[in-house]
Amino acid sequence: MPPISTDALSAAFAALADPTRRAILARLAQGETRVGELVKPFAISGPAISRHLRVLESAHLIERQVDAQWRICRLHPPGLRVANDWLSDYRRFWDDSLDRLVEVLEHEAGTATPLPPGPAPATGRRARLPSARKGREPNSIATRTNRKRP
Amino acid sequence: MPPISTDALSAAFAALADPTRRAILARLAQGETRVGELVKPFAISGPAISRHLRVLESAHLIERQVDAQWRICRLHPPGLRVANDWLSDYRRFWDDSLDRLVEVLEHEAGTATPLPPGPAPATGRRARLPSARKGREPNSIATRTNRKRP
DNA sequence: CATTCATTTAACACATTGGTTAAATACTTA
DNA sequence: TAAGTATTTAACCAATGTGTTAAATGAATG
Repeated sequence: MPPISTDALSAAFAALADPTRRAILARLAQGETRVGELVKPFAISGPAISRHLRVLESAHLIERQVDAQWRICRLHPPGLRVANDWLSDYRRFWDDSLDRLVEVLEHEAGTATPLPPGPAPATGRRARLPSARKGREPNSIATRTNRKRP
Repeated sequence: MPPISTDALSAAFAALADPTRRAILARLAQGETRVGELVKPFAISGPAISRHLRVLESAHLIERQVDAQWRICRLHPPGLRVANDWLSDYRRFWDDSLDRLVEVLEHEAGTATPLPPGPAPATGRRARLPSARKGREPNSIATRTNRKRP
């Protein structure tokens, strides 16, 4: 049976999985352009780029504006954000600097320095999951043998 | 001609594009387990999961440790990080809180409060790209017509 | 109004993916 | 050593993805 779900997240990641499409996004990060400009840097045909753009658009990563015979393409940030937000949930597995940053903010909260407006930073200690790395960083897999079944 | 490049980033995003694989990663975020445990929640066969795991492993998103007849699977944070880091480059397009955060740190840098160890926050003003959103949030595309060619 | 430019759609080829079931492999236990 | 458990590999199939070239569409220009 084929997979039924093509949710937003799957579409976004699938769109990002192609280097040509990532290059297109990188180009659009410098500013919006017409399709013709997006074709130039690549060795592939116009129709191929057109389809990449359709994939990016239906993944909500870009949007297209019709301007006479041109289609102006630009980034659509919310689409990129959903992918980023999903990955952010895993940040605690590799990044400790956030903890340090929050320490700064917590220290600030205790002084007279006012915080800028916006969402208040969380104050509670973030939980370290049981299996989260504790000073171990294995790149190769050790083979454990001769263990009895529990 | 088929695409030649299967760089790390493409492999990571392609692996993340499947909801089953994301569910596996979510499960592993709670702690490492054997393959058998990963099969249970899904309606698909063991071999299917085995292949998903192979995809995740060759994308460097998980690692497997041989333990007798079991394969212990766990997250491989650096792999997730490369995907996150790529997306982070686009954060400025949707997120303003980073700017506010850096303002706090910059303010701190001017006082006696010492910063915690780690990568120093950038001090320069971040550039706002020409096309970056200025209070506009269109979900539909307006049609611009009857414009002369420049 | 015919031509040209920008882009998309159509039709095709071929590789990859994701599922299946059956068989192979590897290890533990009786 | 035989039997059982855990997992992977093999062979197959349907669906999807990515490229191509040729044709269609839509708008501006001469």
